Amino acid sequence: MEDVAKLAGVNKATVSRALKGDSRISSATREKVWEAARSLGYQPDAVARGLSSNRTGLLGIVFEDLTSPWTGEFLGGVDRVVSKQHYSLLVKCSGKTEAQRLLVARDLASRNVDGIIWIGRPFFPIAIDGPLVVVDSDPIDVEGIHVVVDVKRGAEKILKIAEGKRCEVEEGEKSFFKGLAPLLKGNESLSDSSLPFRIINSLNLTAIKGCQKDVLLCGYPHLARLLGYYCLDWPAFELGAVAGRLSLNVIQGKGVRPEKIVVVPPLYSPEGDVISL
Amino acid sequence: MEDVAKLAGVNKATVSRALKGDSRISSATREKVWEAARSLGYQPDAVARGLSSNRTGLLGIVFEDLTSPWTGEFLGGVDRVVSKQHYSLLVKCSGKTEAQRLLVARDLASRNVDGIIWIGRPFFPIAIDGPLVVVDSDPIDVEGIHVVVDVKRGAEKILKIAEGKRCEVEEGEKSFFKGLAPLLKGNESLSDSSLPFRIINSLNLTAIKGCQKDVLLCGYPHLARLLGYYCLDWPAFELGAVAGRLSLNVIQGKGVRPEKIVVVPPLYSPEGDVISL
DNA sequence: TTGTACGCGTTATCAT
DNA sequence: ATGATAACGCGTACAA
Repeated sequence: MEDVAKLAGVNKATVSRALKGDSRISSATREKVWEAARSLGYQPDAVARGLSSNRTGLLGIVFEDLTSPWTGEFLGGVDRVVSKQHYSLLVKCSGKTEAQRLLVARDLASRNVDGIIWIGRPFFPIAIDGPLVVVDSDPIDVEGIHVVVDVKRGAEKILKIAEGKRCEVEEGEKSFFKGLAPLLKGNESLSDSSLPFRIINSLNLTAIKGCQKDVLLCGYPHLARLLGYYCLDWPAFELGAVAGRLSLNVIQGKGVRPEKIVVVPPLYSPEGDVISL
Repeated sequence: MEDVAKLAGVNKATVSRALKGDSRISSATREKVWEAARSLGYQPDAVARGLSSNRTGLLGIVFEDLTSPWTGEFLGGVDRVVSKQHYSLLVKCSGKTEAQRLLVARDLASRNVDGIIWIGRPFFPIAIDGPLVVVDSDPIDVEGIHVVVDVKRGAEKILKIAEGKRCEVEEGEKSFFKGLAPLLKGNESLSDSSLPFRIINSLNLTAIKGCQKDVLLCGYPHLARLLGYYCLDWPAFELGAVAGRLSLNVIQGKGVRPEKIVVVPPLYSPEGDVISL
């Protein structure tokens, strides 16, 4: 920056302002600075900028389990919204224990991220400065903006469709639709904490006990279409986009910033159409 | 840090050294400092540390398309390896054009990441300081460590299994196994640039034209097992772990750092077993 | 073994 | 509209 300043015959401060597009800089000076910066191949150091301005341009995104099939879609949704504004994604895995969560929260705090998107139940015994957007199926008692995936209404949709259809339902302690278990990854089980399972688990299975054959798959719409099943989807891309947009709104102090947004999982027909209630 | 130093009755420098585990600090002093830091809830600022030490503890991971189903698995593999060493993942989307790639490369450089893992063909007209690990199906003329997914040998496996089996093969301009297309996401097509497709595309389809019924799915082993198909997998988690390990080895100057590592995609039987040639 | 002082690259503040 | 300078919080060479 010093070099650019010298070459352009101005002060460091002027370089900083010119490159950032400060409106108080004369267009003549701005041109000089841009030209000098270009010819020297200069570009600002994001780390130093972060230290000085206290804004890192980093968005922390926390998953409970990184290896879920929808992780990429969620990230794509966030990235689509925030990359245009030059924010980058710092991806972390929270794990299932509170100790691990604490570690992650600490790291994000120490890295001075401008905002946090936390999928699942977060853990914040420590102070966080930026906005916190929580994505979960249940709103909980944590300060922040909550993106709630309304599994109840998803369940209602399924029940409505299920009438007159035949479904297989396993009757174990934790009942779930047959046809879902084989789709899980080898080291993955239908645990309480996985988000897709919370959808499954919240369904009123009793109401569709009579069904015998048609299976409703959750979270794999293209597979469902291939097999000719109905499908309650986990709208990961949309959730990511919504969470990203909300974070930006808070950071930049504009746009809407509600306390809570409800997203209802879409139900797809075997033909791939969205069914609205 | 100043506060911690005061409370412990030592100098800032001593605090820095004590917390980092410098061996020259007496254990008595170290205890004092740790206690003071704990009681004040102090922890070092990663940004300032990055500026001063020129090491950010950040690993840049670049995907061509974030929304792929295996993005999460890959990230999980990297995270598993590097999170123990307190590295964090900075995830970026390169897009398909060179202009976009350049932007991403610039951003990573400006952020001073300690290393870069680039999935697909990278673009580096600018100088990069840390190690570069390229994950792709073809080794290309780019400086760095290359993790090569050997699709040719994957194809050989399939051909061997395909003998005597019946398969459906579409004969369009871009032939591929039936059963794969319906599994793609709605906005996704079997394009040349997608990695799974490069596997498909490299198969010698002519050799199995005679087949009529059994379909070999690529990249969805659990689905394949459910449906009773053979499956050539895209070992995303393993690739991530390998790439992460290689990056760390270079950064920390220890362990192996070959110029090239070849990974052969595993072939799963309908029962879910790995078939070795 | 510990303290002092400077440097890291940028932005904010105040002055001009 | 621009310049000068003090932070920002930490690492570290050097001195003690």
